[in-house]
Amino acid sequence: MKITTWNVNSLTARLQHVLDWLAANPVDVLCLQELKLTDDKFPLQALQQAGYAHCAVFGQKTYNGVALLSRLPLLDVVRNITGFEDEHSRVIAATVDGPQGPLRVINGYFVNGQEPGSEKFGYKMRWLGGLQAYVAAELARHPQLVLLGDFNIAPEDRDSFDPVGLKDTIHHTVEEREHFRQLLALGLSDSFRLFEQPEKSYSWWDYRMLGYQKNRGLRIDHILVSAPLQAQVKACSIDRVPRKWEKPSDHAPVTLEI
DNA sequence: ATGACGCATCGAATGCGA
Repeated sequence: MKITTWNVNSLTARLQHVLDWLAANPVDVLCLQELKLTDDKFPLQALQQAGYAHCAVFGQKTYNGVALLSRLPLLDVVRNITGFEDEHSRVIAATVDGPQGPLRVINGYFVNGQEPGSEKFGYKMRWLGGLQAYVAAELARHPQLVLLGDFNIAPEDRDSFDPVGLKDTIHHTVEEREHFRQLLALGLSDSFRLFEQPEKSYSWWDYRMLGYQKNRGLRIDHILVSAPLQAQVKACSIDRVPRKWEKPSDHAPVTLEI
């Protein structure tokens, strides 16, 4: 079974890329972020025709928005973080029938935070606190759980092209990294690091200044798995291919195989 | 220090991303 996370930076602008990528990579569940569209604009028909009969959407005008596209039924769909008031559409969760029973999938578009010390950074910290409590409660109910999405956190120095120059800037602060560590402390592991990976592996590259061509990137898109799931994980990899296409998303898809 | 690129918004310039 394969589950993928991909921040598409507007599903309207990226629909053909998504369809092309799925045709070449027919994963079981595709978790999207930054749809930048309202639910009524979600291209349900095109995705269903592509084999993704089960879609759950949590859209929003202009910004944010997340969705689950699945070949398997999506059960018990929950939008947003239970217990945390949020005006943004950032989280959608559902249960699928995994290889070894029910598998809870929590797909998140984490707050960017803009700049440490800013109001938006404060929102990021509060949001991460709310998420942590929510995931803890979900783990108690769902032993097999995956938390994935655009975390907007580079967990370690090796997840950044310039950890020295970007020290203490957004995605690199000790506060953000501490939140990431606390998510791991709930009993999750970073599936990408369960395997040998190429050095300088990133999942996002700036559109500007030839960021991709120079591999000036960050690894900020993650797939965390619970302990019962960890034993089943076969692979986790970043697919850089669609980042080379014309008018790409600035993020690459990341795929978990169990 | 600033902007660089891309997307969305109704119609141009701005907010936002990371």
